Amino acid sequence: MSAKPDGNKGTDPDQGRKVLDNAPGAVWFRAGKTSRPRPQLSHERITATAVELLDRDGVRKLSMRRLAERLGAHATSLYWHVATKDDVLDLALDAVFAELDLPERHSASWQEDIEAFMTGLRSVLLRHPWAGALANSRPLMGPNALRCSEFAYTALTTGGFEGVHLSSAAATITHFVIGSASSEAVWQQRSDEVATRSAVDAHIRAHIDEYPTLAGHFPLLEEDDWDSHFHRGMRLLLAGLASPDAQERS
Amino acid sequence: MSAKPDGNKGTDPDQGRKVLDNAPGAVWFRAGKTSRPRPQLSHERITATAVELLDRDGVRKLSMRRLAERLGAHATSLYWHVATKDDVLDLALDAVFAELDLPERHSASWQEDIEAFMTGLRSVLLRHPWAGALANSRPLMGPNALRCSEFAYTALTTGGFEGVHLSSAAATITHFVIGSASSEAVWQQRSDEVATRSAVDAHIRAHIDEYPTLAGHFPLLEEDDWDSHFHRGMRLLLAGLASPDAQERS
DNA sequence: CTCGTTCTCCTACAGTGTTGGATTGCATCC
DNA sequence: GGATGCAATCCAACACTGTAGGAGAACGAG
Repeated sequence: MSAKPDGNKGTDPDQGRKVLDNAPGAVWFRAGKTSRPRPQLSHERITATAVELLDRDGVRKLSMRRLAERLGAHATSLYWHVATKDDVLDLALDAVFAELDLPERHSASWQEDIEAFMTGLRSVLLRHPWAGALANSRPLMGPNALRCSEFAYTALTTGGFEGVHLSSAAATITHFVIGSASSEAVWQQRSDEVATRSAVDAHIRAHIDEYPTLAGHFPLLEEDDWDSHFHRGMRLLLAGLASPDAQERS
Repeated sequence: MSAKPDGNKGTDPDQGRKVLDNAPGAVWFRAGKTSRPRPQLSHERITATAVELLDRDGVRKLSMRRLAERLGAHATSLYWHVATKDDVLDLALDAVFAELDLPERHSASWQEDIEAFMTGLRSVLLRHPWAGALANSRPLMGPNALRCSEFAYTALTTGGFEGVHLSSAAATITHFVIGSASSEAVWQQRSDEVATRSAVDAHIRAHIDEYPTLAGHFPLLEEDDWDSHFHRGMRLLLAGLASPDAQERS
């Protein structure tokens, strides 16, 4: 029938299912009357598979067709559960925020809470290197992202922040974590490709007269001190939060 | 010959140029023997036009064909000057950094320099709303971006920062500016589309039991206080930079 | 004039997001 | 049982994308 060399993969899941269901003895595999073989696609499965593919191949290689193929379905079937590809990305991004498990009850010091929030958020963003850049290009309004924000807001509230100062402090914290995580992710996947680091170093040192200060301090990023790099920035932020200016003046 | 309805636009720039060049009296338009009518495409023109299109239609609508059409050329001609579309984006992004004009000589107080750097960078990023998100998804290694970094580095150096603390402070500053600018850009272009803000408010207030603190403080972003929002975060950062912890401890 | 260089164009390919309608599977009611 | 209705999937197609290979035009040099 279909002359197209459609089947790249030898496994056609649909046909396979049909044959199995109608074969003699297949009753035992059907697991009872009430089990419908149909609902293979669901919000959860789509989200989970999208995260899996994003982790493996990055955000540019994620297409509806690949996602559908991985799910054993066809691309257009996704559009029954999802309005557009952006929806998939939103779902996947929010699923990342779901991985950040925050303590039910806040600890004694709000600084510790904020620190736990920042390091935790950073680690889940590094676990999914595509997430950081994505979080900067769309509003974070998923339920899990809101839950994370709520945690930071309450922690800062017990720290004495109110009104506009509260939201400014929370935003500043989030921007730092997302920015540092995404830049770390970018640099690490670039250094995987080729010896980019040495090329960058050479380029900067070639124009050492234009960027004298930069040239002297840049190779520091070569060492794998991303962790301490992040912690220094975090302490800087916490020091700013501790200063009286942050809460008093307009 | 070509049955294809190829010519969507009535203006075929190539034919038009040919006719003009060979028409009688066209000498006056040719501006002398040495001027070649050929070099219409150049690095600078490509970059400038890309920025223009990005400003107008956003990053998703920028395609090589549209860019080429705007330049009066064909898409594949771009690939002589540019290896890939990412190159175009890199060039455009660096052109944005070029718009940030920094004082030749640093002012008396390094805090003022840093403040000027942050507000200036923010304003150019807001002038090109696509730039913020883009800056988070690729390394900033263009000459103009490096020049900006150099400025911040030297300012922080006179502020007493050295070695790892210097780069950490600079990175923290940059992450904040880029993050806040891109989130502002995202929210402003979303609020243009539909009445998203009220929808978001309603959604949060609907789950007010899950996000009690958030629900009370979120509508603050409805007011157009993005400027003061940014300035509060900036003061918070500057307070952190002023704290002794930032430079002393490891 | 020919040659080589530089730049632009044509053709083409594989792949993209997304739409409208046809088709299947299932539950329910007559 | 058969018919109806709904939910979910599939099929075919469209306009469009980034990009490769090579042909072709304009130019300067020999």
